[in-house]
Amino acid sequence: MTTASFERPILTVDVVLLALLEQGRLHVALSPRPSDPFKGKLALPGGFVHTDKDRNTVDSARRILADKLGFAPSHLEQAFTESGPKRDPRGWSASVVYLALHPAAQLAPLQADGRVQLFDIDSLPRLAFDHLLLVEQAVKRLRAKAAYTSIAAHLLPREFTIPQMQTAFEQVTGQQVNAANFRRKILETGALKETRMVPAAYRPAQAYRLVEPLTDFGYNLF
Amino acid sequence: MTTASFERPILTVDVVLLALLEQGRLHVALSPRPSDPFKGKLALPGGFVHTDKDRNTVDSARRILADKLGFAPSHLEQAFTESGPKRDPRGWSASVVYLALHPAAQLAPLQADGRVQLFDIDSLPRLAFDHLLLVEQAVKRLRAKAAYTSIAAHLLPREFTIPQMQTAFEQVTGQQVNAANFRRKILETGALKETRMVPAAYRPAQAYRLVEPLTDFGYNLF
DNA sequence: ACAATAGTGTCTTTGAGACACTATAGA
DNA sequence: TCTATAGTGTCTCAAAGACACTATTGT
Repeated sequence: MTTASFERPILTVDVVLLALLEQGRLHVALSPRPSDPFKGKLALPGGFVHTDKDRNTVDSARRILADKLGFAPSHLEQAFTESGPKRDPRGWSASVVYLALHPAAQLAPLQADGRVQLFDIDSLPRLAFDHLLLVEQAVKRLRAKAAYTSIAAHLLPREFTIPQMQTAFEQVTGQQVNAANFRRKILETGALKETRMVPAAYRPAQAYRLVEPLTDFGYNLF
Repeated sequence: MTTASFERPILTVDVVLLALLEQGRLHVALSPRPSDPFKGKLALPGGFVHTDKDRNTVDSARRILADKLGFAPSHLEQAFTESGPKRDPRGWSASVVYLALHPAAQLAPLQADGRVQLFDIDSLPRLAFDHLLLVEQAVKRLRAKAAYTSIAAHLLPREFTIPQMQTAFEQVTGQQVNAANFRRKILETGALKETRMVPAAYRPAQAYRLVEPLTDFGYNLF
């Protein structure tokens, strides 16, 4: 290997933080960039990996969310790494993209005090860098995974009813499923643990919480 | 954001190149490192991203395989990115790991002239860096994907028979499947295109090739 | 009492898997 | 003609989906 005439690339982490707003549509968290490049343009929460503190890139993602938004998402997973010479005007860069999910309710305060803005993923404004592409790819991954795992439950409060979960599932995947069959399959997986009864619109409903890690359904739900 | 007292991390690409040897076991391509760190130790083909030539990290992966092994794999996909301060003694590093698959036959010459050594993934020697972990994770991903896509076909020659494909599938997943049902399901997907008849052990068999991109089965094959 | 949602029981239909069978070669 | 492998046809059974029904609340 010849010694090189190339610079070290930039390494960043970007987080595609998604929430399901009341109207039931997926929204992504964006904030205007505080500085150049793309000063003032909307962008994903992201930043450089801090080699002095971060033990790895998930750590970076958590630190960035804590610093910029002041909270820890209920689900965070690595999605993919995007790279190239042109995606950041500062130079050749690679960005490790994380997919984060969180209940919408807890995002409202952040939105109120202007730390983030939530945008419907189907009508995004122009974004800084290649962040539009990053959002699209992350959403695609969520939709795929929602079809055969309990991942969509992370968009709900920690306690939720089965009809709520079904709604979240349907809104993420865009597919309708039969309520009786959804209930049967999801309970069979053992992904849920009963908690308490909660008042619902009419008849009260049994609430559940996720029983730790992502469980997959028998296979696909449709 | 305070201006930072941290260095840019190292960015590398490592390739987990897998092949199915005649005996039917998965093997990974390794070579002794030509220089420090870990000089002489076995490692995955990998190297720095060259910001002067690579248009992205897949490009880096292809360049590395071309330079070090002199060939282009029949399948190459990004798997995940591993990172941390200790995995490379030169400093905080991130490695984008690619999964590559290739027919074993074409690897034999490289093995003959010493460019690579192929090791059974179930009895690996000590490896440089965290490469053992990288291999394990990449193999796990292959096994998962083999269950519901045609990915395992990339371990076969470009033209192959259905019984051959079944064998590859079974060796990768470790699951036995019924020949008649395997044939039916794989043909239903439209993943295969007939080519010509080839002599087999006794009755000659119809050969097929993959009809480009990864197709997924109805769902899981078992 | 009625409307609205939660939750159950059951029938039908589909598809996965088992398996017996036919087809075509080499020995 | 026998054996080994390629490839087909069909039956069974379990699971997915459809759907009618009961249960429990608010209004």
